[in-house]
Order: sequence, then structure tokens, then C-alpha cells
Amino acid sequence: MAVPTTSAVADRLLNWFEQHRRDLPWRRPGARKVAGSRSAYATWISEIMLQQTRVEAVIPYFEAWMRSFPDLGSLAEAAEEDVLRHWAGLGYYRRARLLHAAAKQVYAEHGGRIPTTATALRALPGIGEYTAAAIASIAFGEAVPVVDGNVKRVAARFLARALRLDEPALHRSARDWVAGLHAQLEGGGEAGDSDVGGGEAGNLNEALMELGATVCTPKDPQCANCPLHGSCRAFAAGTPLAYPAARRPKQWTEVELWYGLGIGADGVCLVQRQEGWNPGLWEPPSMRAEVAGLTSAQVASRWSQPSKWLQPSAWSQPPSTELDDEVGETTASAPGLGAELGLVRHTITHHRIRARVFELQDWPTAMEHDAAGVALTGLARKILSQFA
DNA sequence: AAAGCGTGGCG
DNA sequence: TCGCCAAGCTT
Repeated sequence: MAVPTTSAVADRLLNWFEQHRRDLPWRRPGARKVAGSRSAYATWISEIMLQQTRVEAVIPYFEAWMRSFPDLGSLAEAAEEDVLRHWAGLGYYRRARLLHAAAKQVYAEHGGRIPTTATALRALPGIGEYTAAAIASIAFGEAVPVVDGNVKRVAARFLARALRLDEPALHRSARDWVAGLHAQLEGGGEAGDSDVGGGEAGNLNEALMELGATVCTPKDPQCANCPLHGSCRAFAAGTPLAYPAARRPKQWTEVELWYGLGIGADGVCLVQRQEGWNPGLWEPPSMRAEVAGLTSAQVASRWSQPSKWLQPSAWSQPPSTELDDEVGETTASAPGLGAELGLVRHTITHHRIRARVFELQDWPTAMEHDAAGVALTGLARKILSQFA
């Protein structure tokens, strides 16, 4: 039996994608400027939102975003607060701020026209190797390989490379493999000079990602339905689950945060985070109470040390003058806090957070907000829905 | 180069 | 309840 050539693999991917591509908002005519083309702006927004985020989670955010910021100009002119509010709940908030900055930069440095090559796109904030290749190929037809988590998994199996997803060697193998597939496409892949897209290069890249997302899945690959199984080394060996190699076990850090919940006549007491986690988002006043292993008595002791529990750099303004004052040694006498209301658990990347929620006393009414009107952190929404 | 950054869903 | 993610970028 003949071993399929590389070009046969690329053709099979394109044919498979044509038949099985999911109908997603950023692939619809509404997201296209003219028939047959994909708007570079819509592609950009979707690719940023999709970084480390599931398609199902992105869809409603993408649609709301395109209604509020239908084009680059409306995004560049938008207020940071407004941009963040549209992102609240999606996570990795740096993406929103970098995207906003990049939109302004395109307006300032490129006359409002999105760069058309991967190299030029790569220079924009928030656009790395993956996103640059995705936009350049999908929106402008440039024949550059995309390498995301899906592509790395497909490549690891196709090539039977037993490497972890986080190993650079797998990234290089995947990139070389995909580049070879592009080279075999008829016409090589001319970079579009306008916002055209819809070409073979973009389709090939999307096909690989789509295959990884829907067929060559991490736990339950559907090899029988895979257009590549005839030339896949992992399938030939009967061991697709052996690739990629297992991840290193995750290291977790335990964190205890104390939150003060103040419900006023006109809203809830919220402060805006300045740095660290979730910068720019709002939440009830909080403080880091401990690291792993401390007893509650030790926590109370730390609470009594202003430099430990009150982190002014984390606030746009001090929670209240009372919180700056001398405090006692016990939980009960901690300033501005009343009864403990309960416990909320939350996980952020590699941190496990125990959030103990207390009543907050004597806060300035100027700090009250309508919680529906500001961008809240995920943990804040969890706390407010449970206790407010 | 390794660590830091969010979230909601699912088994 | 809890571990493990899912279309990465930045420093």
C-alpha cells in the first residue's frame, strides 16, 4: 500500500474542513466585510478571545462585543472601563487591555488599517506567534503555520512524538510539519494584499485546529472519523492516547483572602484592583490573609499587621480610614469587619483561594456601586451572588 | 525559560 | 467535591 504524500494530507484536511467546519459567529457572513472574505477585525477579536478559552464560552462575548465595538475605530475610541466590562467573566483580562492598546496603535501607526502580514501583526500588543499566524492566514491568506494546543496534539499523534505540550521541541516539530503542509498546497500561498482571506492557507490552519477540537480530542479521539488516520503514526501503533506525553503534575498554591461585604442603600461597597490579579476589575474590599499552613489564630495575628493585610497598592483608594487604624489581635476586633458570613472557594490558574466573607462596617458611601454597572472579578460575582 | 495570568464545564 | 483542562502572551 502506498504511503500518502504530504500533499495528500493537506488536501484531505481541506476537504474534511469544507464538510465539517462548525458554524461559528466569526465564520458567518455577518463577520465578513464582503462576500467570501473574513473581516480581519472579527478574526482578530475572535482569536484573542479564544486564547486559552473554550469556543462555547467565547460565543456570547464575541457577539456582544461586535454589537458594541463593530469595527476597529469604535474599539480604539472606547473607554477602558467599557472595554473591560465587555470582557468581565472571560478571564485573562490582560488580553482586553492589550487588545485595546493594539487597536489604538493600529489607528495611530497604521492609519486604522490592520497589518496584513504575520510579521507586522506580531509587533502589536497581545499578538504573539500563534495569533499573528492565525490572523495573517485566515484574514489575509498568508501561508504561515499556526501552532496552538490543538495543532500540537494532532502533530504529536501524527508524528508519534512523545513530548509534553509545553516542550519547545514539540512546538518546533508541529510548526515544521504544518509549514510542510502549506508548502504542498497548490499555488504555494500568496499573501493577500487586502482584507480578503478565505484562502487555502487559512482553511488549512483552521482545519488543523478544528480537527484537534472536534476529532483528535485529548481524551476520546475519534480516529475512525479522522481524515488523516491512514497516515497517522499513533493510529498505526494503536496508541493515540500516548501522545502527547502526560503533563507535569500541577503545583498549587493555597491562598486565603478575607472579603468585607458592605451592602448599602444604593449599592455594594466595591474597590477597583490596581495590579496583580484582575487589574481594573472591581470587587469588595479584600486582603490576603495567609499563605498555606497557617492556623486561623496565626491568620488573625497577621491580620493585625497592617502591612500584611492591607495592601494599599492593590486599591485605587484605601477601603476606609477605619481599616488604616490600629487593629486588635483577634478576628473579632479586626477593623471594619463584623460577623463572618461564610466561605467561598475559587481557583485562579495555580492558586486555590479560600475566600472568607465578613460583614463590612463603616465604609464611605462614595465607594458604593451598582454591581451590575462595573466589571466584577469572577470571585466577586461568586461572593455577591451568594451573600448579597 | 519558567512562571504568572481566569474561567466554567465536565467526568 | 475536585482535578484537569481550552484556539497563548508577556516578562
